[in-house]
Amino acid sequence: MTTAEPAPIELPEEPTQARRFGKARTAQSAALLEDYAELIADLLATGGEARPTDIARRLGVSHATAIKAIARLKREGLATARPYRGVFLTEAGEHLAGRVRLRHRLVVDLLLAVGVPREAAEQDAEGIEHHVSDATLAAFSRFLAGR
Amino acid sequence: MTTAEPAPIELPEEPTQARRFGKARTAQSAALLEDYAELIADLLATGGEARPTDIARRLGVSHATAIKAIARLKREGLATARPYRGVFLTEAGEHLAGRVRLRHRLVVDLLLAVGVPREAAEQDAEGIEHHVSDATLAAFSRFLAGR
DNA sequence: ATGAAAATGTAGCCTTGGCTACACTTGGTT
DNA sequence: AACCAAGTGTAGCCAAGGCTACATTTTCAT
Repeated sequence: MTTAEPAPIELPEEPTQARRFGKARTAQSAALLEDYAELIADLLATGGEARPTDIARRLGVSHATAIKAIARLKREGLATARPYRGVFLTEAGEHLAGRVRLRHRLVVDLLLAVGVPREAAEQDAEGIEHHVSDATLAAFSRFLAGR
Repeated sequence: MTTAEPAPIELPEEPTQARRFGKARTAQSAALLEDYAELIADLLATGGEARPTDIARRLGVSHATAIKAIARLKREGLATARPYRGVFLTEAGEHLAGRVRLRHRLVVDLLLAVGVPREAAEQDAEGIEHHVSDATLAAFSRFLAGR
């Protein structure tokens, strides 16, 4: 048994399907941060300030939950906040929010374009957008442009 | 202050946006069960049996995680399983799997139809499908039929 | 200026969905 | 028949994202 090993190496072979599911799971983890970033940007742009309570109300969660999420945003370098002083986005946070907003618009527009009623489009986009890859987004954009 | 109350009742007014986010969050909880049900149906149909290890491998999680999820499926009345004996779907489970499979196909087809490359379509559909409402699904179906 | 209401923050608990480590069946070879 | 590998199951841990309850700080009207 020196050289004649049948080499049962069975290379890693992460099944494609497993990779897909794994990615979908990961995407879901980023989703929350994206929602918060987008909302904060929106509040900052329109109302001038983003307070935990407003964020919580808009998202339909308790203020405690919102504060925890904000802490996570800070940990990830997406936002800054001083006690009792409102939340702000860092450069990175702004960037993220911008991309998210664009993506959201594109998803809604595509849904509308294929005939989804407005209400459903707005509703479903909220969940769908977090799973749309760049390639898909590009395709959406192309489709909307050329018709 | 008997009749002249200015009625500051401020009816619940759950903000639309909050409702949307809430729904997206809830959908996510059902997603896992859907994936498992679909996969189990697939394994049962093709291989003849659905073992926890196979399920785990296909989903890219540890077998322990799969077993926990199977326990949840049982709790929800979607599957049955006796120790060391493989997993089976109940009537309800079959039903769910069927709907999920149909929806999955429809989502992939729509993505392809608007020009998303196959690989991205398969990938993104895995995440998107769980957030597609019936209304949207119907629209997809209509769109695919009439073109 | 002060006192109450609103906003904020903290603590502790729950469930989900992951994981690793360890124990126990099963079943196929030898 | 007995052994061992593969498959199963159990226990215990972790982080995320919810919640409620309680404490603290701001703010704003009087």
